[in-house]
Amino acid sequence: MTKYESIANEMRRRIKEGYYPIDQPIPDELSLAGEFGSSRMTMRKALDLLVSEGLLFRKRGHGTFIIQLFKNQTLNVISDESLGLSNLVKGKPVSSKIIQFTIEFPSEEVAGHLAIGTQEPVYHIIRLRMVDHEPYVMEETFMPSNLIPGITEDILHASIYNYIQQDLDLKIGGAHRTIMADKSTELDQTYLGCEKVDPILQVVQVGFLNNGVPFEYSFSRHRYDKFVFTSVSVKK
Amino acid sequence: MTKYESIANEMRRRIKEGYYPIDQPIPDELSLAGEFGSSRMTMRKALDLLVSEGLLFRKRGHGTFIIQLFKNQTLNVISDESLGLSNLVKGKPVSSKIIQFTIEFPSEEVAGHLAIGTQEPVYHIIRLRMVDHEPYVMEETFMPSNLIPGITEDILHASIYNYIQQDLDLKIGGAHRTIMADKSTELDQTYLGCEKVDPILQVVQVGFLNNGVPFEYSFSRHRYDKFVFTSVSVKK
DNA sequence: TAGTGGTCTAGACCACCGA
DNA sequence: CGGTGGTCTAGACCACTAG
Repeated sequence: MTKYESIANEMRRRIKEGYYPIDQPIPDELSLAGEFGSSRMTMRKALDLLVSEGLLFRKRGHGTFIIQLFKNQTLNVISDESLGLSNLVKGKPVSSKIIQFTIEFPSEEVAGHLAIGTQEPVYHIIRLRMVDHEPYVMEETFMPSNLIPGITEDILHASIYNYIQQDLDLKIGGAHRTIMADKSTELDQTYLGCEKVDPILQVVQVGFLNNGVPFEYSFSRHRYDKFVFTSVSVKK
Repeated sequence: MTKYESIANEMRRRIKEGYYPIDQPIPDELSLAGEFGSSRMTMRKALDLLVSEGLLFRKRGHGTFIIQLFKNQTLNVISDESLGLSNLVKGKPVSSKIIQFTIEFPSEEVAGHLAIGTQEPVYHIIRLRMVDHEPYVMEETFMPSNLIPGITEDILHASIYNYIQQDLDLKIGGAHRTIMADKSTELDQTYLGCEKVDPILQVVQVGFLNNGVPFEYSFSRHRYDKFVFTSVSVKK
């Protein structure tokens, strides 16, 4: 735990508990730095975190203010920071039904997104992910088998992400995502149990490792009545 | 233009032009700082920008690497940084058909998201946004009329965002967004010209000003075949 | 061990804002 | 004008990784 993280935690707690009046600026950066025994730069770094979380906003020449939040979610939220279904629905049991698990040569399109050649084999995995034994997501994944060796059905029943991080000891760097709406296909209707007219929330994702190498090109098709995607953007 | 911004611009240019080998780390921060005549902290701030854009990634104890990007978009992209349709489809003519424009007292739900009381009047606006004279988005917007006074039909035909920023001289701070898929309603079918089975990509947005005050609660319903939403997330 | 990024300091000057 | 956040400096030490 770094100093700026622990300062940020304390400030987050204070803000959520109403320690600071909501209609006034919080104390200025130099005063806060003094209170926390840090330099101003470190204090700023802590506040930067809260700004990027959408909790605070700054106004040059005026001060730093609390943003009044909104929150009333009953749906599952795919935030722009979460990776992997297991982290998404903490506490609930996640299981998977394997619909397809093959190794094949990738198409031009798949190879392109994974930055490999079409001669380099990839896993082609289709899984139905279930939460609380209820179907939630249909997931089609392509992964280079040279990069992520040793995938088995056991792993697919659990979590690929845990395998990559814990067993292979690789580190995940992040992801590029595209979110779109789509019509449901027969596959969706069969496995997700949705009606013909039900739309699908699809997330196309290219995940890359710590070293910038793409390791995953995937299509996640979510029931439209069970998932939303959220995003906070703050202007500079 | 700050120093770190101009450094970031130069580095972005170099990376995109292949100035640095893609399979090696770029020069270390101290060397780059020397080359650009800046302190290491400033150099880091420039690189931070590129990391947050998904262009670079860092590996402690090893170096800073280039991420191989993917991009082949033919659709309109709602990025997690853009605000307002006008900025989204630059160059193309944007027009609006006004379907409803009233002032009313907000429901509990609307008042809650705008952080006002139910006695404080709001505009209730429904517009069909057109790009190149083709229907693209149905937009329902609630805005406190005390906060954003003087809205007229002329403004609605153009851009509310420009009015807020240029005429009222207010500054937009950012937005919280929720992206979801939905079935199309009769209204969608009538105005967007989509079929009954066509899904909708809906973006629910609470926009807030510079001072953290929410000014807009809106529902944008996009044709599923014309829009996607993108997001880049990078782990720390 | 040598080299990298991650954090932190104690200042400084500037840009913007309200009174 | 005084006070705020925005940027910038020239160092320092620590944590991690490779050879």
